[in-house]
Amino acid sequence: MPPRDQSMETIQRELTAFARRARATAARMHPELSLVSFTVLSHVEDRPGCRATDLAAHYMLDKSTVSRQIATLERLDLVERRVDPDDQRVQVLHLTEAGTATLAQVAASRLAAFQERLGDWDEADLARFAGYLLRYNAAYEADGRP
Amino acid sequence: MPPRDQSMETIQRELTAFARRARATAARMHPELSLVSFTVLSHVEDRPGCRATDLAAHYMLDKSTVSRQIATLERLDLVERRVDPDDQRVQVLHLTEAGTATLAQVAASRLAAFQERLGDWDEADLARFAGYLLRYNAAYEADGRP
DNA sequence: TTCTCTAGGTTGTATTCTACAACCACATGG
DNA sequence: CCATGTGGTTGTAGAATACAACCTAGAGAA
Repeated sequence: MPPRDQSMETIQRELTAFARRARATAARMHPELSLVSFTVLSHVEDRPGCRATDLAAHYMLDKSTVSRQIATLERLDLVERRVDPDDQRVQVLHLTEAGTATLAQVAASRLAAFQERLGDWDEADLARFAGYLLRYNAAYEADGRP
Repeated sequence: MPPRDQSMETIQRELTAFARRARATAARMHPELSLVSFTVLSHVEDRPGCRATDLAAHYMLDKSTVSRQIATLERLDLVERRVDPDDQRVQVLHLTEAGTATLAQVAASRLAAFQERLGDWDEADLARFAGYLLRYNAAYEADGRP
């Protein structure tokens, strides 16, 4: 097998290994905030006033899934839905104080976990790894999302 | 934020993005073989004669989960369970012909998908990316699996 | 040998995430 | 003013998973 294929197979295998573990690990670390909830919360923090449809498109989730996720987060008082005055169909999303706090806390603990795993990497490697992941995910998004 | 932290945050974010998509993508690409089934099948191919408990330990899954997964794969005639003659409690796992064939086909199509996304990477980058993922996952395994 | 404890697996039950389909409310362009 | 489209919710169903209770078989102790 040519080295290209070898590398690709490794990438495939290792990314898959990561994906397999991610959900369970996230759940174990933060029983209060699933991986998806965390992602949604982060997204809302980044783009206050975004809509459920944006989230669905961005994460390739069904709108019903997003709707329920948001409903849960609202029940937990982590996000707020406000009707958009410009379009009564739309509900714009904002973090509550509790949402901001919870997100900060979980983000910190996630970062700490990553830091433990990546602590002994030198800076150049970290930067390159980050770059590769960005590039990979960008290619993924560009795809017809297969 | 120091560049180290910046890189770590990117790595965290992008790995998470990948993980979020992986299951759905796998399901869309191969309705006949979920991500977990694929993983189990690969494992059995790599280590013919392994036991359900091995799988559970390796993938941090409950033994009941593995039991049902294997039951499903057996129903689909992709794996075989044989009682270990040395220990009647144990069932050793082997791929069937159909299992081998299906796995090969799905693996090829997965590889093709990766190749499409990684096709324009140069060989050195691929090798480095693969190396980083291996290193990251190794650190993960070494962890107390937090 | 027999009894107890442990390990491998299965089954019952409940939860969570997810998709698909049907639906409602509002908006927008003829 | 109506037809069509968009944002969102609800009903329903399926998959993956965990936990707990259980069964069977091996292993070691009394």
